[in-house]
Parts: sequence; structure tokens; C-alpha cells
Amino acid sequence: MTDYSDPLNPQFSGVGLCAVCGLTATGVHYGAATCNACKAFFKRTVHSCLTYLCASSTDGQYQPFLQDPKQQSPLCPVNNASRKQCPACRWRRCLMSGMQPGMLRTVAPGTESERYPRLHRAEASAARAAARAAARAAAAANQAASGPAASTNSSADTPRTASPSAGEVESELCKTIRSMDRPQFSMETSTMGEDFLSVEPRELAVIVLPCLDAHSARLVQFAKDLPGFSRVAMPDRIRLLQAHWAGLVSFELSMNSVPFTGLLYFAANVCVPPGRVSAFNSSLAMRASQQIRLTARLLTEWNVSRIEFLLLKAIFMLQCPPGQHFDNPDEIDKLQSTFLRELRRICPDVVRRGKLMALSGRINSIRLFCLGFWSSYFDRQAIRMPQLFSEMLQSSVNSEPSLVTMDA
Amino acid sequence: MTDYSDPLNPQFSGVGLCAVCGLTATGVHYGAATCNACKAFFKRTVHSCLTYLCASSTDGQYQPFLQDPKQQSPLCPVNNASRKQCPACRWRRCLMSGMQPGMLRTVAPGTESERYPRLHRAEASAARAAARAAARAAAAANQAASGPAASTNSSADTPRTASPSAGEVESELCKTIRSMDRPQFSMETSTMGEDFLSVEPRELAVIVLPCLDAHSARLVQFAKDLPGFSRVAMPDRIRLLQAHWAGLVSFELSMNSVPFTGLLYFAANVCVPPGRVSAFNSSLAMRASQQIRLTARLLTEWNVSRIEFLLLKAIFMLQCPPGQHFDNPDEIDKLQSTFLRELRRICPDVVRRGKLMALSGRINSIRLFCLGFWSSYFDRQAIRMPQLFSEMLQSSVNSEPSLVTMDA
DNA sequence: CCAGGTCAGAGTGACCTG
DNA sequence: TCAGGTCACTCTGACCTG
Ligand SMILES: [Zn+2]
Ligand SMILES: [Zn+2]
Ligand SMILES: [Zn+2]
Ligand SMILES: [Zn+2]
Repeated sequence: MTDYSDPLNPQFSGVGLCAVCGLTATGVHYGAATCNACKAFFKRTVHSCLTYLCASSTDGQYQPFLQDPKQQSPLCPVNNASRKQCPACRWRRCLMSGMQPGMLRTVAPGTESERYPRLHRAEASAARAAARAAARAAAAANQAASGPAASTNSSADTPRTASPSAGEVESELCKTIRSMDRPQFSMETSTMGEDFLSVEPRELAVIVLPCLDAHSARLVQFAKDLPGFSRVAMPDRIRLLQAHWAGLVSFELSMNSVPFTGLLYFAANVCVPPGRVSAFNSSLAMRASQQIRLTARLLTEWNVSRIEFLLLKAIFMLQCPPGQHFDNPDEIDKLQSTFLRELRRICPDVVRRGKLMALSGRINSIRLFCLGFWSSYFDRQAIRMPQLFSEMLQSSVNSEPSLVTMDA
Repeated sequence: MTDYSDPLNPQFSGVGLCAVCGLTATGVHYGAATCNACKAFFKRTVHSCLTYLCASSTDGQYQPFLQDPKQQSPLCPVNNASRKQCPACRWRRCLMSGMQPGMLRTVAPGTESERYPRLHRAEASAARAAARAAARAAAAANQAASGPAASTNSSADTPRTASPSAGEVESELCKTIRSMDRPQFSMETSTMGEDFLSVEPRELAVIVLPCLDAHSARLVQFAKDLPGFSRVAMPDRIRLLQAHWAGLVSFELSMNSVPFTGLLYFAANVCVPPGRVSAFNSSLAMRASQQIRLTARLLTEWNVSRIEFLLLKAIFMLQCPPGQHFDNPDEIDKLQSTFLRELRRICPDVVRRGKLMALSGRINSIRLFCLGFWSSYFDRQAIRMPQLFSEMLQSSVNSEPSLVTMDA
């Protein structure tokens, strides 16, 4: 039995105070002892995919989540009087106290937007943001007209379509997936130093993090647009994204760096040579970097097409991690098999398909290296994490109890 | 003429940005260039007597208003994104940018609660809190009987009636006192400099003294109209007014400054931030200012209603100072007990009543500080005193032999 | 017990009138 | 122009059901 009298266990200490706001808790909700109000707040937030801004953050940035409370950037107080004042910090406290988005039960698919109209809005604004980003990328591409690499043509934007055998008739599914694909983006050049290659590791992180955040956002969008993914219950969607987010972003980095020249392309105009990573003095970062590069080399050597990559991304995302609960794993498996079928069609070669599918193992190990590195990095460094990256890192770390964060 | 091109004058700089939140201003509202939203916010706040707490304030205290921006306790950022997050700091910024509550036009008496239901709510909740015990004792049958009466809200049209259980019928005495009450007055704007906050102490006195004189005149009128006061013999009336004049005018200032924001309102359009007082270089003035402010804060925190305030004013005025001769002290005591009885009815909560009555001690000390300061000030400064103020000060000082006029 | 769900109420600000 | 005024909108949390 749990020791309910353990004063060090905030979940059951004394009267039972809300781990988020300090009010009397009404019980354990979604993984932490909270009051009614914070329970409702958490529910709303997850269901409606809300994001918040903290007013106390000097530049309006999102506040990062840090493991060590002492290293944590200052949180706005959240108590009975001030609960409403900063939803952003309230949300951070929810995550800090161990509330798990995955503990929300199934929402009948298709009803979310009615019950949680903000979902609508969030998607609309996300679409707008995506459009803006695309416009910005296009503008950047146009501006960098001198740049020979990227031609303005859209066909060049989805390059490397060395699709092998079955090029003649593309299925509807492939067409859809390909239409979801987005061109490589450029980061604001203003954020980049002149001699980027010699920046301090801390500055390297500052440059690289927004790229990772952008990739995370694109991944979420990819998931949302993925045919059939909306049929998966919302909590399961969240679980899948949590589970695969870090690995799939790394996978994207690898593909982004094809044809592989030794450089890792975080964005079209942000690349990192192998030597730079050692400045972090982290074996986890080194191993992650090594594996991402190796993956990029393999993708180059095997001449992996864009559509193969996209299908692999979908397939890997729809892989229920063993030992984790899902509301409806059968539905997910069914959806995954759709994409497997398509991959079989696109890539009939069994040996090749085997090699491609085997990338998932490598990606999984990269995922663990990355999570371990970034979470320990933010524990030690007072650096601001981009919002989406921060939240996904947090939830991933929460659902990965065996995570190694120590550099051996 | 004002230099409209002055880029350092935020009120008229360029595009015209909101002095509170930085959005594009729609014009000058209540004394400062603000956006639509901040205008509405200011209006709501003043009309509904709202008070706010800042979440960043460690102990949930009210944030003081300080003149010197460097001395100012840190303000929460207020911008387009974060406007809603901290009403307290938004309110402070409103005041800092020069918005004047006095520039709201008079509200037809009796209509406030309809137009600004929060007034209603605040009072209803105060009444509920005060009468909780009585309400609990009431039977369900009684509740049914009083239900219709309460739901019509006819009594709520006369606002600030924190009258609790006996809310259904207001006594004749209360009605009379309330009818004597006069709205807050504004001073001629011509007497006010453009940048009133930076005037010399001497000019500050010139601005403030007419206000004090007007308050003195009103106090005399209040006494004359007070039911039963005419039965008191004239010499005793004069003694009472002499004894309590300074304290009651200060009390009026405190109530005038509710909801307390750190500013003392001498009139609807004349307010003084704490920092200004130090220019007098007088510890007596400082202590008086401090105590008046503290009183205003208490009145705000305790949500003291108008009728409670008026009754207290009457009760304090009818308090014969010990050791002083009165022709007919019994008559005065009898009259005072009338108002005490009424206060008991209005405010049945013994604890609350005790706190309210205990204000008399604080007011008395304020009285001594004020008398000491002003009398010494007029000894040193060749300044013209308003007539009534002058006369009352003179007589008060004469009848207060132990007065300390020296700044320690 | 703890999920899901509902809805009245509070604060907001765009927009209107005089 | 700048007062006063309205009201649809969102977030909130008490309260309910299964
Ligand atoms: Zn709580
Ligand atoms: Zn915050
Ligand atoms: Zn504004
Ligand atoms: Zn604040």
C-alpha cells in the first residue's frame, strides 16, 4: 500500500493539497493530486490542444520545462488567487506534478471539435502559422535567388524522387501523402552568427533548438494531415506522438541531410559539422549525432525516395510501443497496415524493405540518446526551450521511466 | 500648446500607442492615450470598484503605486499578448499613464448595479459572508418567503448596501444618511498643472489645500444635516467638530481613495502618489500619508460599504474626547448610540464591527499628525490658507495643547 | 474513486450611439 | 473627438453522471 502519511509525497501529504495550485485536492487526477479546477484545466488543455504564453517571460517566449526545480526558470505563482493569471505556468506545473495527457480516456472520434471548439481554432491557427512559415520559407528562397541550390519550382521542393520500380501509377494514398509533404525550410538568417561554425556550444543550442521546434511542429501537422489518423482516439494520438516524436524528428534531420556530405542540416541554412557536437562534452549527444549521421549516410547510399521516407515516417509513428497502454491499439495497427501495404507496393524488394524497416531500431536508439541529452542539458543550462519542443520533451521524459540522462 | 510631435511624450508619439499595453491607441481616454480595450478596462474597474491582486506579488498584497519607476515594484508586462494576465498591473499602468477615475462622468444614482452587475455581486457576496451565520439559521420556509424579495433586487439599486440579513427594509435613519451623501467632487481643472505629479511641494500644497477646504465644508454640512445633531447644544457641536474635523477629513480622503491603488484621491481629479509627500521633507506628513493610505487599503480590503462608512463617520464625530468639557455629554452619547445601533443592524458581524470601530484609534493618530504638520507648515510658509480650513486648524490647535508640531 | 460532461458566470473588447 | 453603453465571445470551475 501507498504510505498516505508520507509527508514527502506531495500526492498524499496531509490533507491533500493540489500539486498545481495548493488548494485542497479532490483526489488524484491524471496522475497527480489536484483540485477540481486544475483537473478541468488539464482536461481542457489536452483536449483542445491549447498552448499558452507566460506574461512574465521577458520576450513573450514560451517557458521551458526543466527537471530540476532550482534550475527552472521562474514560474509564476499559481495559487487559489492567481490560478487564472498565467495558464502557461499553470500548465507547466501540471506537467511538473506528473499529470499525464495520456491518462485522458477516449474521446469519441469526430466529436472533439463540437465539445472542444478550441480544437477548431487551434487547427485553424496552426494552419495559418504553417502558411505563414511556408510563405516565409518561400520568401527566403526567393530572396536567396542567388542561391543555386533551391530552385523556386515546387517539383524541386520534393526532390530525390528516384522512386524505383513502380513509378507508373501512383496510388491515391501516395498522392495524398506527397501533397502533405513540405519543402525544406530556412531559418531566419538574423539568428545566425556570421561565423556560425565557431559559435559556442550554448549558442549552437540556441540556433539549433528553433529548428527542432519547427520540425516538431511539422511532425504534428504531418500527423494531423495523415489520412486516417483522425480516426484514432485523441489520447492515443497523443501517446503516439509522445512516443515517437524525438525519433521522427531525428529521422527528419537525417533525411534533411541527404545527400550526405558529413554535415547535418537542421534547416536549409543551418548545418552542423560533426566536430561541433563534441563541444557539448556529452557522450549522449555524440552518440545521437553519430547515429543520425549514419542514418543519413544509409538513406543516401540506399537512394531512399521521398515517398518511401514519408511512408516510413507514417509507419514508424503508428507503431504502438510495447508495454504501453492504448485505448484502441487495433485501430492503430489497422491504420499502420495501410501504409505497410503501400510501402510493399512502392518497394516490392523484400530485402530493401527489410533494411528500411530496420531503421526503426536505429531511430529508437537515437530517440533515447536525444531525450537523455536534451533533458539533462536543460537541467544544467539556463536556456529557453521553444514551446512545442519543451512540452514534447517533457511528456516524452515522463512516459519514459527508464531514460538514461547521465553521460557515461 | 502641447507639442504633439514630441516623440518622448507617449501620449502623442507617432502612431499613437496605448500607454498601458502598447497597442495602437484609439485616442485619449480618461487622460491618457489608450486603446479601446484599456479604455473599457479602466471604465469597468472604476465603475465596479474592482480591486485586483497581482500574482507576482509574493504575498498577494496590493501593489503600491510608486512615482519613481526605479522604485516601483516590478510590474508584470502588459502588452497585447499579456494584457489579460494581470489586471492588477494593468490597473497600475493605467494610473501611471495618467488615467483619471474622476474623468468618468457621473453615473445616475441607482443605476450602477444594473449597468455594472459586479457592484451588485460584490455586495451580495459581502452580505452573504457577513450574514452567513444568520442565513444558515434561517429555515427553508423563511428562505422561500424572502426569496422573491431578494430576487427582485429592488434594494440592490441603492448600492453599497452591505446590509446583510435585514436587507429587505432599510431603516429611515439609513435612508436619511444616504440621502445626505454627496458624490465625489472634482476641482477646477484650471488649477491643475499639466504634469501635476512633478510640481513643487509648495504648489502641491496649493493644489491640495482647496480640496481639504472643500472636504471641511462638506463635513460641516454633514454634521448640520445629521439627524438629531441639531438637538446638541451649539457649543458642544463646535467642540465636536473641532475635535474630529482633521481626523474625519482624513477618513474621507481614505474612503475617497477606495478602491485603493496606492494613490490618495483628494478629489476625483486630484490624486497624489506616495512619493510626492516626501518632498515636504516632513516626517509628520509622511506618517500621516502612510496612515491615511493604510486606512484606504483596509477600507478596500474589508470592502467597507458606503453606508457603513457614513455611520462610522457619524459615530466618530459623536465621540466626546475624554478629558474635555461638554455641556451635555449625555445627549451626545444618546445620539451616538442611535448610530451604533444602526451599525449593529447593518453589520451584525461582531468581529467586523470591531475592526471598523477600531479605525477610530488610527484616525485619531492621523488627526494628530495632520494637525502637527499643517500648523507647522503654515508657521514656516507664507501661503494662503483657505478660510474654513484655516479657522478649523486654528481652533483645533488651540484646543489641543499637547500637539507635537516638530518633526522628530 | 475517478474518469467524462454540462453550463452559469466573470472578464473582455469590438462596436455602437450621442 | 471622446464620453457612455451593449453583447457575443472565451475561459473558468462547481457540480453532475457513469
Ligand atoms: Zn489546483
Ligand atoms: Zn507565467
Ligand atoms: Zn491598451
Ligand atoms: Zn502583476
